[in-house]
Amino acid sequence: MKTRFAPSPTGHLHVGGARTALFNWLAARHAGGEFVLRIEDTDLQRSKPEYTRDILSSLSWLGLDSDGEPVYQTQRAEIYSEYAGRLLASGDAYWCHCPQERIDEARRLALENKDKPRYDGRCRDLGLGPAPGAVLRFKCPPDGLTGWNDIVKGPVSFDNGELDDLVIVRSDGFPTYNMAVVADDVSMGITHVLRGDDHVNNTPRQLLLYRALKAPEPEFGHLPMIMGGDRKRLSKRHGATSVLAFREMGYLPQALVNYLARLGWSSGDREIFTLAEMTSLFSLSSIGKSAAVFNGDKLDWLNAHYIKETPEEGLAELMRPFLAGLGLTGLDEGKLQAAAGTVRERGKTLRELAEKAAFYFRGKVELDPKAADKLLTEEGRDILRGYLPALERLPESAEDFDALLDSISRRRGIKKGAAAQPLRLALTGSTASPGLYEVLVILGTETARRRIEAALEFRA
RNA sequence: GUCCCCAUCGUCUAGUCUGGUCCAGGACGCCGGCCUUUCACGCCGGCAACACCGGUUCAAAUCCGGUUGGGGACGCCA
Repeated sequence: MKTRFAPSPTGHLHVGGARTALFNWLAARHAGGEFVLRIEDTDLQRSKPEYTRDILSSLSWLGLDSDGEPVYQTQRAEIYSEYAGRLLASGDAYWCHCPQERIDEARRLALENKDKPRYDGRCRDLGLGPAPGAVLRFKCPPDGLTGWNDIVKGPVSFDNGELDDLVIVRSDGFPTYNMAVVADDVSMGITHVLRGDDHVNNTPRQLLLYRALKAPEPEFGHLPMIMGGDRKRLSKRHGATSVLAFREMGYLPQALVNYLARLGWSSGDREIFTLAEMTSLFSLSSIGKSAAVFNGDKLDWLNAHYIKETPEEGLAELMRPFLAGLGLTGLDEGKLQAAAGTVRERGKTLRELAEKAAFYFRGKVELDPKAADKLLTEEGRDILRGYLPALERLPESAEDFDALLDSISRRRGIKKGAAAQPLRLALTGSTASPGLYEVLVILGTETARRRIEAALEFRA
């Protein structure tokens, strides 16, 4: 088995493309076959090298390694002219001299009459030769059926009468998409073509090219689209869709890959898979055929899951860039790891974790004004003051600290929570934080004292 | 408009091929509870779906037909 992912570098790699890549990768790796990358950069106007770099780094971030160097279509001109030449020689293609304006006008008219726009075949039997501005068209059979057994959809077929004589070589000499894809897939020995649903209607045209070329046909599988909450095709309108944007938001590649895999594929009731587990469980026959809505909540849940599984050391390193984004750099490794351990179960993204851990590293904490208003009353300040002598030394253990809270709350006839909150606010600036004992250990007595004093001096 | 495809909880899905074990299972989210120094985590419980109509059959989420709804495609873009 040999599969390929063939993006065109006209934009960032988005989640739909990433899923296509993933399924191709899984199919190949499961079967012990090959997975190759082909950059379809024949659209000279819109293709940009920066997008190629974006695609490459997205795939490597996701862990989808390809075999061999990526192939670039712009470097394969000879191959395309060879295949086009074969079609011309066999009488399956012909030169068309129709002016662009006439074609455009015909399309406009057809659409106006609510017809399917199709080339009328004017040059088909004229036996024209090449000329400046001429294009090469494929001679589509006027009748009959072209069909295939789709890996995900089952039998699909089109009436050849629906197809027209498509352009295979443009007037600038470059092949069009359908020509290039077929020439590449044939010459690269691709056995399974897994691509988006939006290519279904290209398939009969490509099949006809394979047949005219007398080339072995690959298996085709068309993956259902990924849609936004409004059930429209996923696009920028739905917020972030590029793979790298998810990285910047603090998602782990394992989470995104796991989520994408479950969009259209399943293995019983199982939800959590590593790439390796998916690889062994993967099967083309268990790909679903209905479109799926991209739902960030489930991705968040998976991300939280993988964050919880990441050991402190690793998590600390992953959090660093996000902390740096908050202006916190050069952080002590031990302290960062300890901090990471305390926020690990309190956020869904690395970014959230960084935000929740930031208080450990700031010179002074900014008190949440609402909470300060509520907690730094006369009684609150009194409670806070009481911690000063008690915390000259670090409590021996979490139990020790708990005993301290117990005694304060009992003495004052308040709940433990009420005894803890003023301290929490002073130490962390917020009413929600990791356990106070952990916080104290990481901050140390000196910092704790300073923060308590700062809170005591706080004036709204 | 024409052609192609799709249709199970709000969402992702199992079950559909090989009808009965499904008054439909899991997960996310949501709601309630427990745990608890806060927030989380965790645990327990709950709400929630076979688009509709007809047919075949002793029996249909599962098979057939139609309707409706949704998506995609209709370029010298890929």
